[in-house]
Amino acid sequence: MTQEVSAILSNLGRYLSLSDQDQSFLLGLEKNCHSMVNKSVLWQAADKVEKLYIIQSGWAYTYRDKLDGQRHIIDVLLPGDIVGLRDLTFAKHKTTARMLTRGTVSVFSHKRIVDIIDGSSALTLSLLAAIARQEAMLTERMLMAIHRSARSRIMHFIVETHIRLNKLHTTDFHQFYLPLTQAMLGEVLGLTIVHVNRTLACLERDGILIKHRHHIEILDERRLITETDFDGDYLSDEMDGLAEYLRQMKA
Amino acid sequence: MTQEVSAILSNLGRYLSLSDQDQSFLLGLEKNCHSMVNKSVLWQAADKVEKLYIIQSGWAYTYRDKLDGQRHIIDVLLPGDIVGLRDLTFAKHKTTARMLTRGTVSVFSHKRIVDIIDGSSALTLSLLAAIARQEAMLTERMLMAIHRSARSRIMHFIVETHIRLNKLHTTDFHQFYLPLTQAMLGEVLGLTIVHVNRTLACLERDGILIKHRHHIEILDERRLITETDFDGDYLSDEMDGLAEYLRQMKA
DNA sequence: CGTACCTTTGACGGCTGTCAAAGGAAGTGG
DNA sequence: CCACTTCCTTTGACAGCCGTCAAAGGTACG
Repeated sequence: MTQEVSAILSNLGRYLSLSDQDQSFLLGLEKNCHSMVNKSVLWQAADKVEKLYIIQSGWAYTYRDKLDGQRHIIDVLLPGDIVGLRDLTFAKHKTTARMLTRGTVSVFSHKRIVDIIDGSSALTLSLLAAIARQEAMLTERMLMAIHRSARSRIMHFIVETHIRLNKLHTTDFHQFYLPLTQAMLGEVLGLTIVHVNRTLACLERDGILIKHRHHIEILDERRLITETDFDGDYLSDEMDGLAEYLRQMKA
Repeated sequence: MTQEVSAILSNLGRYLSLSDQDQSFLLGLEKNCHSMVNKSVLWQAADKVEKLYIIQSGWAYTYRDKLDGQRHIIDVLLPGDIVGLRDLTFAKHKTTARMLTRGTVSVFSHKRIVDIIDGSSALTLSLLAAIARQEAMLTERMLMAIHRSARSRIMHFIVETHIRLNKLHTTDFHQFYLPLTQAMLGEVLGLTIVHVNRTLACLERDGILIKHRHHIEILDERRLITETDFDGDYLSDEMDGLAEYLRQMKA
């Protein structure tokens, strides 16, 4: 198993077991690897859709600029994630994508996706699963934005992010890396800096968590989970029916 | 061209030109066709994911129940739409799906999607495009929910829905069918009935639009478009790069 | 003709945004 | 190594959009 060393394999390998051929195809996508400084742009709004990126290390994000000068962060992307799937089937990007930290990313042409579709049902299905997980996070975020308070939303995002990090490598729950500023947290969740700050101060006073500059410290795990009423099904890697059917079909 | 008579063909045929074989496969999915009364359930939350539905006529919607008894409508689905794509790669449904009007739907096993993936690159790519359009609507709705007023959100939803209807059959802009109650509008947009009502009353006073029980009457098209600052790119059917590449590859 | 659903209206309160300003932390260049 | 700039965090006052609660008037369907 090369799962430990290949970012994309440990992502797409979560949903199905992949053949050696599939695995080497994925490894091929990781050849063209660049190291990026913080804030470097992967693409800009209105650019033609041409490239996809696999994050090897570091964090990235995609955002939209609003008319009034605000921006809204749509995706927060971690190592193993494919950046650009959202816009894949559109002619032009609607978002801009940037690194959120320094890191390394692999670049490949979006046409390779057609090769995947043409070449491997298992990979295609995995890709669908990855897209669906990303969509599910967005759905959840929308529901949170509409029905829950700033406090709930912040807690939810922190738990969700922790769970995602934990899938990459076991992460200490009580202390984990989170490179977003308060302003960015606001841009993800649709809150003003001022209100994010007030809410974080309140969470700290209540002994639930502390946001330090580059990491989160969880003080009361239980209250965090119960008060958010967190249900992580939408992050699940399972895909019973379809995976099974594909296996039978190939046998 | 059978585009006029097959709901699914006129949907998935938008993004790519499909071979005769692809077209007949899609027609095969529409054989098992049922007529449904208003409010009938297609699936419920926690059900195993097993079936997909193509709406032949009528409207449907998917929703989630919140703890406090509220519900949130996630997708509003029109003829030609495939109901269930959101949950396709998950083991269990998180949403419930119901008819919003009476209508007819075709039912097929979610496994047919694997057959599509295995059998036709063009269909698979079309499917990806359809999923991306649905995701784009959701993204837009999230941005609206976070940054825009109730007034903006309502206007945006009405314009978006009109554009979708217009892709099915030319629809008079000044008067079109919209079977959602004010309560449901609220459940889609994350607003209370009371506030939806107040806002609609205001839009009527301002001479912009009138929501009648089952249809919308547009009074001032220009103000509706400009005030919403509507940018419909996210509904675009174009998919230049990939479609072209697939064509070349097959040639 | 009655019942259930949908729409409408009013009063009140709170969460969150806006405006404004200052204090820390970090990185840069001389 | 220090001065300077830039970015990030923190705090206060105030306002408004929208939710909550409550009740009544319309409309459709059996």
